Amino acid sequence: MPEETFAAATIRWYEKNARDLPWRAPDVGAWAILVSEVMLQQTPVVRVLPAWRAWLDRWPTPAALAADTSAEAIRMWGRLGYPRRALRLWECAVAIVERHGGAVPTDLDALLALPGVGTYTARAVAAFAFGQRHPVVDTNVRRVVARAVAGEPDAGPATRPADLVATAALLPVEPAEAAKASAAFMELGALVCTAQAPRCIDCPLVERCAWRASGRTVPLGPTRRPQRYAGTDRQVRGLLLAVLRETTGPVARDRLDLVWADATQRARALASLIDDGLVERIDDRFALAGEMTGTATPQT
DNA sequence: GAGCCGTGGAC
DNA sequence: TGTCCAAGGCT
Repeated sequence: MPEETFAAATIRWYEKNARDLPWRAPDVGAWAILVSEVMLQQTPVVRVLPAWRAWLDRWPTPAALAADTSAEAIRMWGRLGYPRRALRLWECAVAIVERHGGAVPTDLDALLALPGVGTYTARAVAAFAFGQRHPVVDTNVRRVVARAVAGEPDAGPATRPADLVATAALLPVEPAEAAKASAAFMELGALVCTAQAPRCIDCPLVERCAWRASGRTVPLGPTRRPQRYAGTDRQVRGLLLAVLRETTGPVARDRLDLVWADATQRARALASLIDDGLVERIDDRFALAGEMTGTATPQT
């Protein structure tokens, strides 16, 4: 009897230990899965759960979202963070309607061409929504593969082609099993093979983990310093956008002036929001982009 | 490819 | 208070 593969062992663990997340239910469609994947980009599951339900309750199809304004999408995004994702998701819905008749495309290249859909998300949708056999490589999978297979303490900072190749080599031949293996690797990285304090005692791969065998080496050299947040343009952007989210219609400039004392940084942050397409200027006032769509605008 | 882009919870 | 982190994408 051949030795159980990494995938088989992880799938067995997954069947018993996976979280009961609503976007994994069998009757969930591709749009709902796509929305979940975008929301989960850099945002924890517990915060995505209520936002995902509310979003799909309001916009159950790409066409429904595309028919609404980008401003409503940005507003509905609330405090999930990285609001450019909301704009991209709205643009994505528009593109799905325009290019694909309102149905989420099944082809990987067509998915990759959608706004806000990159290497990870395209493969996640192709695998989890359509059962295709693609390596789905996120930060969890990269960490699991780096440790268990390569024996390294952690993965590189971004997904590389080599990561896709290494993960593809682990996938079962049968597409549905391959998709399940990807979900299982992700879950293992999220629950057991965590960035900090991995729970190797609960790991189904511990017997054959290369990193474990090497004595759990510690990374060499200087670790990358995390990006700070307090006092940055990102914080100011967040404060500005919060005002616009909570207000319907344009806001006067002096109201935005209240959120941050430094006028230079404030102006820079506001300009970057406009540049990103999240905010629009109407005369000397400001609103979420698309706020005035469909509103009668007097022409001079 | 390094840096930028939000937010809130855990420690 | 400060650090680190959480299913990335884009330039």
